[in-house]
Amino acid sequence: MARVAGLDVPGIVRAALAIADRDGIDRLTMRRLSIELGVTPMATYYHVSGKDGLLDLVIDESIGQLPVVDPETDDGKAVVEWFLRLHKLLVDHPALAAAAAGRRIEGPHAARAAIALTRLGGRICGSDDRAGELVIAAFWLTLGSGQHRASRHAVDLDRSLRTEPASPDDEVALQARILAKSVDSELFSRSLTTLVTAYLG
Amino acid sequence: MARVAGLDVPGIVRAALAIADRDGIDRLTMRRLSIELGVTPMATYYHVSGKDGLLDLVIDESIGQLPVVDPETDDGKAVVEWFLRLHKLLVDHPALAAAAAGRRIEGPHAARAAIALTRLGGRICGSDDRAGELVIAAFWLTLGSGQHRASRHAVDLDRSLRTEPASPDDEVALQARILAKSVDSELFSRSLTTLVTAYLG
DNA sequence: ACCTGAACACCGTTCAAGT
DNA sequence: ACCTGAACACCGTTCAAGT
Repeated sequence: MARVAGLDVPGIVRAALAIADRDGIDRLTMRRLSIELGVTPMATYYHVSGKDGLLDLVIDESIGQLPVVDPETDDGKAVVEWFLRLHKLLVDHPALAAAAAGRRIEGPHAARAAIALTRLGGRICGSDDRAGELVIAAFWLTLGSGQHRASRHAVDLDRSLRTEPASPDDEVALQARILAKSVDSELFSRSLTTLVTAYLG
Repeated sequence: MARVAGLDVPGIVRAALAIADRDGIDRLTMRRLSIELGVTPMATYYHVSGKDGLLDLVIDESIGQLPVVDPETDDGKAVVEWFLRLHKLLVDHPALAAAAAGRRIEGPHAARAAIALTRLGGRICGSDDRAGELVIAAFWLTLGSGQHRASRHAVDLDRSLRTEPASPDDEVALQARILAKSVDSELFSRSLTTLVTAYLG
């Protein structure tokens, strides 16, 4: 109260996500953010520790918006569904996937989700260690797919047909098929299901 | 020939990788690179298209140093081994993993490797499409694990024990076990094998 | 408590000029 | 062909000061 500009953390995070979605993660800078918020570049530093801290907040708040897995379910499908939701989040917000790259994801919301998923998986397969493995591996697969997908955001797929003009026609065709697959969400869904099924039986 | 400073692309790529390994990917800048090479900031721009192009080169050249999968093998283990090598590359050079984040990886070396892997997988399981799926999924898993690992490079694991002081002891212990697992290369190896086996039978 | 102002030490890149 | 010099339009962040 007695706020000069009315800044608060939720508002800052919202504005940051809006910029990242609109202009891409590269264009999310502390200075642009301050302009968007109508304040001086240094005003935001009073509320967040810096750019790194801000990105951690943006990621964890986004994960926090996913519904927590129901701990009463005894169906492995709940695990698949949670990661499908996370994947959808990354696909809908490519900037989020890009921001998550090379960043420790262990905010409170992420930790809570990981614990709930491990508990659920542990009850199904009888081993917390095995369930922990699954959760980590599924996380890797989801992040990898989401980042790959984000990187291909708005890329002309046709261009890839002309990258290796010297190679035989069937090589070009095979390469094009590989690239086309990588933007296929069905493929992620299938490989995730395959992984989860292999772990939970 | 008649070179003033003797710059060439391989030398630039080597110097870039050296800086990234030594000081981290954040500290790899065009200006630092030029100092390391003993030239003006703009000299490198004559040889590479810019920072993005340089990073693409660094990644593809690194992948090019991995042994190509033997196309005569009929054993699915060759696929697992190739991705284990890629994973080791990312673990040994955390900066590479970080640089690969959010970047299209489709340089000539990467494309060649993907084609060889898909061919091999296709012969084993009888379907090029299915093999293509496997290669993409394995790539996601490997990148996800490598980036996760790179992000935890030089992080004090003990710190994570104190992030949620309000939670019950068993929650803390479970979270610590989850985090410990994520830096375990054996876990990556097992989940990769699980995925490949599920696809190639 | 919350924000401003000015400054520091950097960036990537363009463009024109040198040899 | 290969590189330099100067400049432009930015960055993240510190630090002291205002209200």
